[in-house]
Amino acid sequence: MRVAGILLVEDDPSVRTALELALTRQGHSVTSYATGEEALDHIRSRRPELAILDVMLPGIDGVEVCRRIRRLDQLPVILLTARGDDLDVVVGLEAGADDYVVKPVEPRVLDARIRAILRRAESATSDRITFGDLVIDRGALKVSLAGKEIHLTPTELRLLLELVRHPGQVLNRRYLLRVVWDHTHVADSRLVDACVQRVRAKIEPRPAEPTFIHTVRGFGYRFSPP
Amino acid sequence: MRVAGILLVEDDPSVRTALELALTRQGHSVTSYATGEEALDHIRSRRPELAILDVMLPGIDGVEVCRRIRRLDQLPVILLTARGDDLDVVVGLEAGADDYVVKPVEPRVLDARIRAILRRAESATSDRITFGDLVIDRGALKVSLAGKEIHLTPTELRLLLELVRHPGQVLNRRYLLRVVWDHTHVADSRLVDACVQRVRAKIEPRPAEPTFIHTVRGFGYRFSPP
DNA sequence: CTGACATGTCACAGTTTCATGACACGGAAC
DNA sequence: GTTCCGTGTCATGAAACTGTGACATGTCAG
Repeated sequence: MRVAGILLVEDDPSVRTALELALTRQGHSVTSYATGEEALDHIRSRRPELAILDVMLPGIDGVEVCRRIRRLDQLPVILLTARGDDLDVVVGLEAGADDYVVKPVEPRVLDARIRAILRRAESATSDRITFGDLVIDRGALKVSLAGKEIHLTPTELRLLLELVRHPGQVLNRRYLLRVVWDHTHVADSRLVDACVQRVRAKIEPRPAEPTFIHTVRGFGYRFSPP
Repeated sequence: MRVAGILLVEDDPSVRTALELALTRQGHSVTSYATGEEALDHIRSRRPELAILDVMLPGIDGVEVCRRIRRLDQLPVILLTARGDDLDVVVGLEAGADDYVVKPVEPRVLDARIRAILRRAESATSDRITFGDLVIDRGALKVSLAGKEIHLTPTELRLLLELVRHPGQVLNRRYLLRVVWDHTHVADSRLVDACVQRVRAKIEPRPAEPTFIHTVRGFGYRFSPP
């Protein structure tokens, strides 16, 4: 299941808690704030994947937050409001929001709308695979673990991608040498082992008990998600 | 104002006519059909920009039409229905629809939702994009940083546009050589690097720590906003 | 338990890759 | 012709990457 970093802005604590709980239950990772100012700060540093903004906020209102977000980038935005006035909807959407949802909203419906928007926002660019905490973006050539980006060197990345291309299958050293390295290497070196170890050191929480890259003694290595 | 080729599918002639008129008034170019079968034929040949599907249709219903569209391509879809059941909404969105609108709908609201979806669906092809301080106008072929126009040479501009066309994606040198230059160049030249440096010198506040064009060692370059 | 063998670990130097700035060349503008 | 601009190439140095081998540790069979 996809896990999205969702930014929630809602000033009413009880609604905020309820929504946060509901979204978390649906598998999203949520960070919430009570004001637009805090949210705008958050966006720069934390790069959420989608923002849900209540329209009625103290200080900067949701529509204005949306406008300011749009001035910065393409972050998908859902406006949330108690008022379902036609004019409000039009104004909200013209401010750059992707959707406009009227409270109270059934969690399943909100979730479905979130997914529809993320699907659209990401279909253009992303080519990701997720294994638990591990996210591998083959288009951006980025790997992250529990939301934290991890730097892999070119060879490490090629090795990981090759393993991931055959989840659950054991790949032997000779094969890996041929595919990941150029076939000009001797077969009996510790090269593959060393590289696997380097990848493990970066993506395994406990490298001694690997959860992703497993050693199959006598044969090679196998990638299989936890 | 944008003019979209909209495909409308609605079996009730009076509703169909009314919607067609309303959308046309908003500046859209509309083609309408009474059944899903006709619509699916239309899509293959006429390549509309967005489809609005009534859910209750004779023959194949709107949700199924939506599923079949999704199997073909990314065409944005709005489902339109008299029933606003939560379950219907979830099912509709999970079928791949981008939005789910309950009739009767105010034309201005429908128009705003259409525009919101087109904006998202076409943000990759729209004329003007903003990434923080950087504004790229693909129509006018102008680039500006913090409001100040920046002069890029033709090659530099083609390179930047190519990178921006795939935000977040790593593009390798061979690809860039083929697309930005004509493929008649040797693969191992530092030409791409040099051009990237030149673009960076113009659009990056601190070229040593780029915020837009990132080097991905061993692979190529990636454009991603700060 | 012990030996044989497979795999993990580590440090480091040679190599590769890239940023940077200088420069040469050709064409367009004047 | 001269000047200016755009573009491709190159040298240089810095930084990052990676293969290697020695050694440690783990695992299995007898």
